[in-house]
Amino acid sequence: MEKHPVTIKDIAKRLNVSVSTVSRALRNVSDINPATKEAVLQLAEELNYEPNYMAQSLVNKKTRIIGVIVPAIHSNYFSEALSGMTDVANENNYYLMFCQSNETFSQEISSMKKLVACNVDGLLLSISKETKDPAEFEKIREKGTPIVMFDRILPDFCCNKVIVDEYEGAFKAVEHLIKRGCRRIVHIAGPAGLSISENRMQGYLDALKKYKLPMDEKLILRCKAFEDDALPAIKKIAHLRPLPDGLFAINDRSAVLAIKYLRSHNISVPEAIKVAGFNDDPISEAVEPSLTTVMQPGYEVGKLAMGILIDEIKNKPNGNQTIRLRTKLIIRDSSK
Amino acid sequence: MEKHPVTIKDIAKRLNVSVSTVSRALRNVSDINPATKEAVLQLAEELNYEPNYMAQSLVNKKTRIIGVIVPAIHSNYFSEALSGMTDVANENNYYLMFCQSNETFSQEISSMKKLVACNVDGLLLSISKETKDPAEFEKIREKGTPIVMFDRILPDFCCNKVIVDEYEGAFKAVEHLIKRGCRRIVHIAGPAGLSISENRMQGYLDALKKYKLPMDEKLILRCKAFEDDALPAIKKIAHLRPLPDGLFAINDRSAVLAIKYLRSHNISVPEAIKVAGFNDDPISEAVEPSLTTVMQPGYEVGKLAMGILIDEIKNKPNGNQTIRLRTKLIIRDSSK
DNA sequence: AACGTTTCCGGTAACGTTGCCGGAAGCTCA
DNA sequence: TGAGCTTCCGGCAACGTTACCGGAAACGTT
Repeated sequence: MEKHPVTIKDIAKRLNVSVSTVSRALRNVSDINPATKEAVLQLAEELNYEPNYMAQSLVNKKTRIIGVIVPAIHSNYFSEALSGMTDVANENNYYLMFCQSNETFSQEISSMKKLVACNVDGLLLSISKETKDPAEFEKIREKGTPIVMFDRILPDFCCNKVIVDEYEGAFKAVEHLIKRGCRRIVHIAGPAGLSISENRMQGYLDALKKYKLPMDEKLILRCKAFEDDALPAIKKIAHLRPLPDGLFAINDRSAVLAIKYLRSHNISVPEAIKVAGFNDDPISEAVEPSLTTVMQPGYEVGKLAMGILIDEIKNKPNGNQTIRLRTKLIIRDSSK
Repeated sequence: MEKHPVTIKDIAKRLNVSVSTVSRALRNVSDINPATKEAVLQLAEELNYEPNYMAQSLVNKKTRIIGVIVPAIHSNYFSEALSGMTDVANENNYYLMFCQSNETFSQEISSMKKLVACNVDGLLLSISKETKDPAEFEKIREKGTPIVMFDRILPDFCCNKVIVDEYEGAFKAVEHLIKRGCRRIVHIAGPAGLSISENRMQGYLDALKKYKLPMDEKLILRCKAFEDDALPAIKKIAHLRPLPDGLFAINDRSAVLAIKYLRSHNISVPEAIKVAGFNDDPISEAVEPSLTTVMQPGYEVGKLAMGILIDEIKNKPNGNQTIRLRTKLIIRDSSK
């Protein structure tokens, strides 16, 4: 028990060869007699040899670890993305080290520093809602650690980015509401300054413009935070006069809250107000009436972002491209 | 650009002292002149020195990395648990390395081997639905890597475990249905052999027994897989005669599917059949009628499991305790 | 038979850190 | 004033691996 794990030295000693020979045999390089190689491999198998990861990465300066930071894993979208990432990481023999920022800038930075201190080969990042300043990220990049941002990005920061085409998704959703007859469409918007908030808002605005509907500031209701903080905004809806006939929410949770609220105030959905959300969370199918929404391919975003990062690690091109994945409008009963 | 990261040697050279001195200064141990210590710390700060993680863990044989394997991160419950784990890991200066088994035994084992090869200090594990045999886990434990299982456990495997009291949760849910007048209660059960399936089933059975209701094999509908595979089982419900008046599902997704199915077949919920689920997923609140369910504290499970593991890493007691967290019955409209 | 070439292997240094040992200087005290 | 103690520091080995160099042996060529 408790005996030390078997090393390359143990094998060398037992076989009466040098450690370099064992190392060569194990690493499948040339300059090795097939017979001795066979012997080494066999003994390694027998002794259940596992190369020491730390030692390897100490000498070749690669850890094969990818650091991932998301605002909150507890979110359908991010867990989908993480799922895609782990699958790709696994296929490519990379490890995935995970942190969450809990939507705060301070935790984001401290996580990032920890990951960098851990010598991660690359960083996958979706920023918190507080994050505005790319200065800290610059430092990291200067050290040579590639960064790929996904979903919540800093547009001005130079790195590869993978996002979904939120603008187009929002545009399609609002256009759909308009085509179904809505003329006064409320928008429940996200925190200002965040790329996803701005993009979705712009899609909303441009759809109005295309169909020559007036933009009314009073119809744009900002939420300070994400997720459950939409209620104050929602409560304003019932007091708007004239009553709006459509609602486009930044995410499904807000949309569902809105549906529940409206219905409890005897405002019928979809008859009086048609509603569309964003995300295609499981709740969108469960709610009554089922929610028209914009599906974003979270799993695909994760896969793609990880793929691009690994590619960048291998080939060091230091890119600055933005890849936009298409969304899909899922039409359900809330806009009937 | 591209210059190598600053090491302890660089500091030593600039200060004309030895590396050991720098190391001592940095590590805050005795045997060091306050003045030189100050100088070292200051220069380290100035040069932005970060200790090389790999080198450190190579010598002291601790990585401060915890490996986590779950069946699928894309699940509300597991992402909650993971969230708790990361938060505790962060507080204690541990890193979290993440893998998913995608519900297969093979991926579970290969992930585990990778994590162990990576010298993780400990392992947090929730097994796949295929996993029956603890042999591989034994090997790991023999190497001295502590394991804590959570949620989906192997009861016979000797290690600390953190689960929710599924039995009690199921019992309470079924008891609640009975008290609301149900006499023929269907159970949508999970894959056989999995601890959570068995425990919830037992709670169901014992609640029936307590209230002297007959157990009817035809009312127990097994699903082969989790999540979305419940539909074949659900479709049988409408054909049961006499029609059941209650339904307890192994999870909320199945319960929601059932509600949708029943209602589309003009079987009213809760009037004709009252329904209860398990998990308290967000969908349970969204669905119409809102779903009575059993809340399990996923975040708490994650926190606790990580805490226990870290404790075990520090103190090496090699425990074999099972901690059960209480569930909470959330009564909503589906059982009115 | 002498020379060049290939095949295979061992030795050594290095990666960045810590732990241990020994020793020089300065101090205290009889 | 020298013995003993404390304070502080440098040197060396080690962790497990890879990279590089040089060389012995075997082989082939003329």
